[in-house]
Amino acid sequence: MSEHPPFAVAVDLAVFTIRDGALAVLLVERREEPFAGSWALPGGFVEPDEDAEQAAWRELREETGVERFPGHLEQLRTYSAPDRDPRMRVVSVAHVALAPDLPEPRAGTDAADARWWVVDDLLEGPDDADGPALAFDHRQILVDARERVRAKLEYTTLATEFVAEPFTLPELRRVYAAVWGTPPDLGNFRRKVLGTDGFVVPTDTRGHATEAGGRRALLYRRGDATLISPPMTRG
Amino acid sequence: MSEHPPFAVAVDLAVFTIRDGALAVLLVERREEPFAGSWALPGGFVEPDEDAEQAAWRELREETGVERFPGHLEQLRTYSAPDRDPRMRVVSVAHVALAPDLPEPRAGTDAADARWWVVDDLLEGPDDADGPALAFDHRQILVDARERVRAKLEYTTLATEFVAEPFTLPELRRVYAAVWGTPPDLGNFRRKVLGTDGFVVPTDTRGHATEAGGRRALLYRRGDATLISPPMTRG
DNA sequence: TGAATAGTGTCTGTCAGACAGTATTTT
DNA sequence: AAAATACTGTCTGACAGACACTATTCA
Repeated sequence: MSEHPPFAVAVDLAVFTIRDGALAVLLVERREEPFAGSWALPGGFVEPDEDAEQAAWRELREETGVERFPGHLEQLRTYSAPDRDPRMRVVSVAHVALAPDLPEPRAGTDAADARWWVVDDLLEGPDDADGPALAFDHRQILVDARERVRAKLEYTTLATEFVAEPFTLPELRRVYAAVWGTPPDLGNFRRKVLGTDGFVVPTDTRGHATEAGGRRALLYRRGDATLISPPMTRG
Repeated sequence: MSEHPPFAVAVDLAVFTIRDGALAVLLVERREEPFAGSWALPGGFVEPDEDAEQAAWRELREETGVERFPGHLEQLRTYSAPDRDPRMRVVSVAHVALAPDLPEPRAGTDAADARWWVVDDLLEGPDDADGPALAFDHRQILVDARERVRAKLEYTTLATEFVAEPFTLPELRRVYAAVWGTPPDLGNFRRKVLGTDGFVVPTDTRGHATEAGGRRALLYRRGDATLISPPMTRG
């Protein structure tokens, strides 16, 4: 009666960052079949002595080449369609990670290549115009992951994980602009961020000026708060 | 390099309903080791030809004895600590289900007994006063599941899944009272529900009176809306 | 009539949306 | 000075919190 057929358990990662004002995700080019030559989310199998989150952290370090990953990681959901991997039964616990601009990744052992892709190039456009089709069900995972990030920017302070400390409010606003596709109103954004206790804490120094001129923005660090209540509203 | 150690993959279910004005969850008493005699969330192993959600629906039917389950089911999260099951490596994809008052369950084949428990009796109290300790990591799953339901009542119309159609607004309000622990203000609740397009649709009939007297409430059915925006706020 | 339950109306404060205006910096 | 960027102030409408009041039903 109580059977338990064997499965492989994997983790997949949607690692997001902001590059040139756009939301970008890390993809690897697969070296092995199936989907050799296709682009996929980084990931790998869970080892016998670790849980899914530990496996995700390990893969994150391996795939980004960053030993002390500076961002945020959380479980997204589990994908378990019986035919999602043609080789065998693989259940994947997908995760979402956020980080400030990371170095250009190197290809790991399993990957022929690794690079950042602008998410809109992968998901938008008439026929996914500018981006490759993704391996497995990774397009769906990416869609779900982006929606999770969009939603969490509304009611958490997670946006600060996308910027390196110290940061300016215009930088933080550009995070919202990139993730939501449209920038929040300048004045209202400042009112909300500064009015939410513990969202950011001011320093007494100002940032560098750009080459084009303009006032130098005040620098901030992340505060203790994790929730925004009532939420910041999307568009 | 690319190893994939074998795991068992299970689903566990936190099935909630409202009983006597309190949030209740379905538990089964385990017949087999480990944790024989303990109470646990219903669940079972995923079969080779089904995904986790299908397995959850199947277990739901088997454990509640209800063929056409009238409620809502969604994935919660995956629990994968290496030692969460002493027998072997089991990864569990936990789900949350909601339903209007269901019949008293019968014990299934794997369960010595099955019954509804008031959630507060399991999770609150100085030392979980009135309820048994739960098997495996099911206490944590139950905590997470309750928080998911509490949160989703804020920004979705999910509360209507807890009542059988047709229903009255006072009934619906008692759902919020049970889940949140405190009833929303009467007038504000009505204003919000009736002001949210598609939350409920009125019928032209009124409900039965109670034995104690009182005005007979108008009956409603579920509407098409799934989101409440801006959200209903928790006390 | 009184108790119990259902339903309506209204005042007030908070906060988001919109947008106009001021300040600082580089070329 | 002009352009570019950072920052402040204010008007308005939507809406939640709080709570008083009215309506219907049964004993």
